[in-house]
Amino acid sequence: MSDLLERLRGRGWRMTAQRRVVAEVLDGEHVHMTADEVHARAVAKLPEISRATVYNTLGELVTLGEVLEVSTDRRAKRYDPNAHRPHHHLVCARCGAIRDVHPTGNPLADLPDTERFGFTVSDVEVTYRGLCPECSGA
Amino acid sequence: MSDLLERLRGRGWRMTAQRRVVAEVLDGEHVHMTADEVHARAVAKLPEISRATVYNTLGELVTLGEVLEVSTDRRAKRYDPNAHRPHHHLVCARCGAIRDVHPTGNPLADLPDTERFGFTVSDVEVTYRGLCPECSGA
DNA sequence: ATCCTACATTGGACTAAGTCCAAGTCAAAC
DNA sequence: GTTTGACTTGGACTTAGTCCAATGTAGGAT
Repeated sequence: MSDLLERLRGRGWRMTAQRRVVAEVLDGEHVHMTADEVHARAVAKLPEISRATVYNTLGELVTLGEVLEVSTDRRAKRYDPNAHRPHHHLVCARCGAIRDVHPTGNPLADLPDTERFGFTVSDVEVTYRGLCPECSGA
Repeated sequence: MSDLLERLRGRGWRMTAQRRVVAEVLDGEHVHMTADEVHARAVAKLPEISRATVYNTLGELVTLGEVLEVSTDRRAKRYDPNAHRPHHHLVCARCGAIRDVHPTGNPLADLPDTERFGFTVSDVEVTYRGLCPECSGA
């Protein structure tokens, strides 16, 4: 979405070819890519883009709240462009595939004060785990 | 708990000094240690124990279901010896500290079939994020 | 249109956390 | 006490990511 590019420009981003390409890649089919997958797709559009820039740009998008970082395990982090619609994740324990899901209920409300230990709780993240159709079929 | 040692023996574990030490370390004050912290404490009791063995043993304990692996981010995994009492986690976004928490409600029931995409869902993991008293105070 | 400069990009070296493996050791079944 | 297959070891290797000094450039000022 060029909305994204607009928003970024509005926030004072200097608009470089590299940043545009990374934003376009994330905007494509909405999947949960690793930084390396983003880099691979970016290279296809702009061969000289470096890994460091992809990491930088993804990091900036995350701090701006435009993209969500999902680290479900010790494998590579994945990036979720669907940051403006609240949701949770369903991940395949075997192959690492991720889907966005929308459970009912409000887990934040389910944590009583007595269970907060003085923390300032700002966010919940619910991760469902299981096997995707492909992996459970085999 | 020497219950742990009992259970492991019962499951056909060959009981070596190294494994005993790792089990003892986990059994100590119940905190969420990284593999390196476990190794450090283990070395104090058995100086010649190697990192590889600590990793192996932790991995085995996890597959046996005696210990829970918690990977909240791309930092080191943490190991939670409280595997037999179901619970979730509250983690400090700044320093990485973890506490066990017991929210009310049942998130597994909150994921409708239409949101399962053919996955065989076996587990939910709820992670509350925020700042611990120390980190929010400073 | 051109200049200027602060912000961006680059690639290569570096790091943290973990995995792998061939050789050596040892718990426990006999 | 032997035997033997499971366990341990340390060092090399991998993966995912961070850091940095040198270089390039977007976009405001002129």
